[in-house]
Amino acid sequence: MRVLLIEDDERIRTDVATGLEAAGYIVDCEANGEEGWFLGDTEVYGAVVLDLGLPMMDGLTILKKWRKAGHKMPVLILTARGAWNERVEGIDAGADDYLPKPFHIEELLARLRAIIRRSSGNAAPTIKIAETELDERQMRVTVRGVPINLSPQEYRLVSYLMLHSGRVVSQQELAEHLQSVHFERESNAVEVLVARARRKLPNALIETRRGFGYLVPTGQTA
Amino acid sequence: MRVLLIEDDERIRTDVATGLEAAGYIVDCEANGEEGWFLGDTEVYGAVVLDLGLPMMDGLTILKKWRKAGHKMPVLILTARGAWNERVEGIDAGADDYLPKPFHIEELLARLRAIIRRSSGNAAPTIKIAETELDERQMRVTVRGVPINLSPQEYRLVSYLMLHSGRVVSQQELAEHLQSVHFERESNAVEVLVARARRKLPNALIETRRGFGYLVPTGQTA
DNA sequence: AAGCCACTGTCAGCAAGCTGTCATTTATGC
DNA sequence: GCATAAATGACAGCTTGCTGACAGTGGCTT
Repeated sequence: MRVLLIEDDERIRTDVATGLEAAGYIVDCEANGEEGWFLGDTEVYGAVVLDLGLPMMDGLTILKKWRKAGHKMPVLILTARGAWNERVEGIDAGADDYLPKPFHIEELLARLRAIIRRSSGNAAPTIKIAETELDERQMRVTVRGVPINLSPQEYRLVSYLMLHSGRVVSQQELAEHLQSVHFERESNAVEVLVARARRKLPNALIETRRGFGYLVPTGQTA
Repeated sequence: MRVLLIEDDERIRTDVATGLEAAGYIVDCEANGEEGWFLGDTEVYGAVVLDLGLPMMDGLTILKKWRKAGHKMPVLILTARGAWNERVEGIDAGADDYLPKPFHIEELLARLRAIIRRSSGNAAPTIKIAETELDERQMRVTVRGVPINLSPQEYRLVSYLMLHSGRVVSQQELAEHLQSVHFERESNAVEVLVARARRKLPNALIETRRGFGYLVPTGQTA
């Protein structure tokens, strides 16, 4: 599951990002409001954590613009303690929940899970490629209905490829999204990971484009 | 996908070009504004990365002239950080997005993907010449729907020729774009490559213009 | 504390097939 | 018909990705 985090406070941003990543999410961070709006407008996210007081473009404005453009991903708003008016405005603008600062990261995770679960009525929760199905909500991959036991890295790899199916993804890009701290050209970590994932999945799922990267053929969202 | 990069700063230009090529784009580089405008006016590009401060002709002027002439390719503008007036002018002039300097190459790639996706209306950007079809997202060439197994160099050759269809492309130009590390003196590497590609494709696709280069007849974008 | 286990990155070896070169043949334009 | 450009087939060196083995790490159990 990809999550967009928009928060200008350096400390909160890194803390939350760390917590989200520890919980298995793939996180895109942004401090600037307008940049954040752009990302949410153009990339596909399973959920957004949105601060209200932002440089360049206010959180509420961002949210309104997204909703106006038809984006339906669940949004969790971070507000200052006791700022009731902000919360009301946030809900009006299309927020799914709010969380007053300061908060424990566990509470953020719980609320995020909640709004993702709730919103799954709207969005298509799974992606199916041939016999392989990706359920982002459960963070699980099934083949012909049988759950596959993937390690965290393997799951990230497969979900990233399936979310970008129909496009060749370079090893470089994969390595960046797998948050592999060390990745120099001398490492074949991605290749090893692909091999391990393939051993657990249908062979046809991940194609190799020698010299370019990997490709999962196009499928339809279920 | 062919991308035109117009940027006068030597360092930024080479960095961005390298990044774009690593991401699989075919890149035409230009430092001079007027040359850049000419290329964008006469060749077909999937997208343009355009710096504003340029010698000979300003980026905004270039963009306005293109739009006036009816060119609709998506344009990503590079601006100095915080130069708000430039950004507004850029959008008014017909830019699809802007990116403040300095930036990470990954961000440029993300934004470029975004504006390309937006401008193509999510449609698969393929080029079809007779029975041969080029899918740049999948980096695959199909003939009557049957996928052709091309080596990296062969794919680059064929995609370059198909993207430049209707124009004679010299061996010199091809060799430069194939990034052949060893491309010195009288090598017939290009000829060999063409022969190998032809063996896998319909014979009529690549015509020889003796003494000038190669030509793929014009087709329509699907 | 010790041991077990799953996960992840590294390494070396391997097979496939890609790439450039060369020698030779074929095609083309004058 | 000649000169030259282009095509072809063979080949050697090398790149790329795959694989199995292994070790470090960290969590969990006993």
